[in-house]
Amino acid sequence: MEVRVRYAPSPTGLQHIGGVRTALFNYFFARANGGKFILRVEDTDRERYSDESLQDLYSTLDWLGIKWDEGPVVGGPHGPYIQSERLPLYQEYAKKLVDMGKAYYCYCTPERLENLRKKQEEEKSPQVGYDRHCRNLTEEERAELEKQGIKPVIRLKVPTEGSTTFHDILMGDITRENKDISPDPVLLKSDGFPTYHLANVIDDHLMGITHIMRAQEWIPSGPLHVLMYEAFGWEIPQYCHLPMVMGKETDPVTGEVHFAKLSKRHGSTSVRDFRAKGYLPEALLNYVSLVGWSYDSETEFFTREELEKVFSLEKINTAPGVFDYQKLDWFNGQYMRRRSNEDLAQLLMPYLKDAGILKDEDMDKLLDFVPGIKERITLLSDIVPMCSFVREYQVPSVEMLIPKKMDQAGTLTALKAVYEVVKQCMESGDSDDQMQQKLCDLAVKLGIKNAGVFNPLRIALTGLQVSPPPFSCLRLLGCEESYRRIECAIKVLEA
RNA sequence: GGUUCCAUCGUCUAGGGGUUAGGACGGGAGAUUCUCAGUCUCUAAACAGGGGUUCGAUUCCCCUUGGAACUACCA
Repeated sequence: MEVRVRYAPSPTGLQHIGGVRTALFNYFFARANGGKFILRVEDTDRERYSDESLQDLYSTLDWLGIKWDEGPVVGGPHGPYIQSERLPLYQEYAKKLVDMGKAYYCYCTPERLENLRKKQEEEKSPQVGYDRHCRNLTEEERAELEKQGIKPVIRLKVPTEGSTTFHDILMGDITRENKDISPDPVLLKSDGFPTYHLANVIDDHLMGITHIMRAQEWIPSGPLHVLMYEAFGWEIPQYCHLPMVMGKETDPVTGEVHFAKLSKRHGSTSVRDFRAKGYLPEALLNYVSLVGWSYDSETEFFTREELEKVFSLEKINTAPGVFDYQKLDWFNGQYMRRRSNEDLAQLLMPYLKDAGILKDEDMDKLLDFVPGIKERITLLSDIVPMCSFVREYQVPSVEMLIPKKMDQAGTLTALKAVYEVVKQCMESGDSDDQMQQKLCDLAVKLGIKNAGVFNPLRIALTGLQVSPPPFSCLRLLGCEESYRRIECAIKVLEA
């Protein structure tokens, strides 16, 4: 049978690491098994819905290079794939359940439910949740309530005895006493929209989903969903609950370490944030895939294409995993260095433009600059502080310009000589290597260390103690500005 | 509180009845280079505890402990 899996987010916020990890695992599983990856939008919460979230979903998957076989935009044989466009379907099936005596209308007001909850809390009642008040309403009572114009919800009649078991590919059998299952949860809201529980079961069935891969936070509602499949008389799909992605936080006062479901508290969680900070899609995809999954003890670099071949359920971990920002950074640096200079320059330019450091026509300069800084940045955005010297030049002090074990007079002599060499090299169009050689020769001639020629030059050009290599700076600044700055520094040393 | 799930270095993990328990990030040390990075080398660091089963358990079983998730007319 063909594998059919789905990613079914709700557009109520930006796509975050946890969600994307679920999407990735589903997608890879489908690809690795020659199956179909379906995208379904679960927009049944109209209070929290936002169009921005929906657009973010599309742009995030697009950025990561994840294409869905069926879903919004691309369509498919089981559409529509947006739940708000399937309302009649849910209503029909919910009624069917009522007709079968497996669900019932409930007329309880939100206020009554709220009071019930409060009471249960106060009494520390072991039984929490709905009290099944409307479960056994007579026809007359129902008619009376209808007449009052109360819009009812439909609740599932959860058995009060026995237990329900479902099988999880990773976890094995999971059993829950029916009395412990959420007491008669709402299936159809009073606004006619389904809740997650109803919509998800109906759609997964209708769309022929074979494997449900979702985060472990859904385990508690597994038996509930099974009850619904059974009520409808439908085949139960395979379940595979994915380990949660956690965040780590250290209490600033006590120093205690806490773990919890990854959230904004822990740092950036939305893919959009990572993207804006200058993470590369291949780095994020690679790292995220490794939280809760591994291939073997050695391999850690995977392209999307490789994961599409090599991904397997058996290698998924059962324990939750902590999202390690540092390791992501490391991956990003690695992938940064794997990109071509041209690619990188293209990716870097928007940051520099935003910062008002370069313009589009400076692309050649940037291209000259990239090789020198490629291994110095871990995020694309790192380029901005690294280039700020172009715009802001603080004339360096005498102390800054003088390298260790040298004096002012010696430095002055060196810098003057360096200036001559640099000028000559730039004018004759020497390569960095040639310039390097000539300056090293100069150092020998002057009887000083390499640092004695390179450091004053670099600091003269940037006004910074820490900066990119001098040749890169020279090229980024251009001859005119470079000469001006070197002359500035020479004046400082002459004073 | 109730229910369910989980448990190998600080973190991500490999392994699995007999191993010097392997790798990666991060940490520490050193080398290299014009600063900073980067790169290379070396290094410290783990089977939560207690019972079984077994000739032998980190590995299988049970308990304890610890952690997490769920407990909405949210998903």
